[in-house]
Amino acid sequence: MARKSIKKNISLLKKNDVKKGKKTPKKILAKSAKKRVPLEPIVLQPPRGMRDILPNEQEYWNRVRMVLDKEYPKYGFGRIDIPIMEYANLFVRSIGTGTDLIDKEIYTFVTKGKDRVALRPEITAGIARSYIQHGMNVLAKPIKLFCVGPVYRYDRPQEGRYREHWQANFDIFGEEDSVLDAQLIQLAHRILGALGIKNVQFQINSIGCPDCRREYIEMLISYFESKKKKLCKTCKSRLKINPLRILDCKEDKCAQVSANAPQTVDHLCNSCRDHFKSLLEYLDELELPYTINPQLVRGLDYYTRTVFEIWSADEEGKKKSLGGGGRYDKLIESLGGEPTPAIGFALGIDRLVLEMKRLKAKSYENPKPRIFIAQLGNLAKKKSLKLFSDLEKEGILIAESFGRGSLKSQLRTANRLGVEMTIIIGQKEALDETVIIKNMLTGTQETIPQEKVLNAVKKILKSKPMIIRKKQI
RNA sequence: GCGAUCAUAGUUCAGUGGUAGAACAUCGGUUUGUGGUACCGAGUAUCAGGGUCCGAUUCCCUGUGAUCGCCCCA
Repeated sequence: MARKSIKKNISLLKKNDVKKGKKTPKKILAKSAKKRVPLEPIVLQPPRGMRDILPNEQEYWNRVRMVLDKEYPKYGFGRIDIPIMEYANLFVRSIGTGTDLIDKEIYTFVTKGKDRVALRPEITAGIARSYIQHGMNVLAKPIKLFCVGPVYRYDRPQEGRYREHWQANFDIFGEEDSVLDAQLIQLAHRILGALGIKNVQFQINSIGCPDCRREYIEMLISYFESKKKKLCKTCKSRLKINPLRILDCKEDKCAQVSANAPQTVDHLCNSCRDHFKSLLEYLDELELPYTINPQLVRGLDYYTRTVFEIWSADEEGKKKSLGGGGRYDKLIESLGGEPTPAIGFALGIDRLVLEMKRLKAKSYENPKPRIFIAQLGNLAKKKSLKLFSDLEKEGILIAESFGRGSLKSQLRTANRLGVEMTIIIGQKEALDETVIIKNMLTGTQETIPQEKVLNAVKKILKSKPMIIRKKQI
């Protein structure tokens, strides 16, 4: 019955929503109590663009989590967790209007208490808020914060693009020196390397500080104004809202115009140029490959100076962004904190997993049990339950299928799990205080007293694991 | 936000204007308490709504969802 009614329910619910408007739970309850109107059907599917990450996929997610947990302390990061919701203003002010993230993709709503809140479309804004709120500026600098969690963007779902996706986010506060930029990029390299994700490209650019950027943008506007006719529709509007983003446009005609546009790197002020130059020197010193991409701007307003993106190319040469970041030296100040230079980057975990699968990279599998307990009869079941917990206390992983009655089906399960030994306790054994130990490889079995079970199990576990998939009697 | 393709069982796919099929998976059985193979059996599906029609899972429209491209990004 399951599937049919699920799908029916989805459309029923949607139909009801559209035709009758949404009902509050109170009203529904009151109404159904009086008239016994059936409750609204439950939609057994998450909202669009959201998904479950099922156990089989967790092998990859575990691997990512393990690598992250291993790497972030090495570089001196402290873990921080922040809410997935903030006041909407925080994002609007930090990311900036005119960006796609704010104009099109943010989930905002008003709570019962009339607060205008938003699901975070990225993590850094919340981290910056937390930094100011908790006065972290008094801590020894630099302050390095690591955060993992879901972010939300109301975007059109596609492969590797979800409305809820996970990011691993690294931020460093309180140092202006580009050596930090280099170190952060090195960290990104290390993480990708540890995950077995090779052939990634680091695209780097510097968009300067607000001072040199202001001059640059003026120059850019006058350049694009002169070529306005050749630009696409969106870019014409970008010219007024966010001219930097024209450089990013993938439309052929815009790209052609952009190719001859003044480049940020050529119009940096002295200190910004030095900053960028020394970053490149550090990267060379670390032997980290990179590509300077003068077209690279980024979708968030708060960036200054260094910006970078991490791309991977698949078989067809299609480029996918695995992560990105940059410096945001003015953000803390603009949010009301004391002037604090900062830099950060984020990796998209969903995309890392996708990439690992594509490259057949190593995943992390949970340990597999090598011993199975089979039981027959009520008394034996009780004894087995006890034996299971006794062995578990010794740190021994045991498989079982206590809910089943027949020995045959239990052994079939044991066989399928590929265990090396099955402990069988039947009515007779339970009374005699013995167990049968069956070697699943040879099929031979012997009866031993219960108190010797632990030793027998340990002996098996000391030997090398054997892969047993089929009956081999 | 725009465009294209698609929607049948848990999964992968057949098929038909009149009774819906396979494979794999799941569960059970093939004589007492023993795995594999083989054999037998069981359960589960036409995304939703409307239209045409005697009759629609099939044809048409709308909605929803998925995939892909644009856009954007992680």
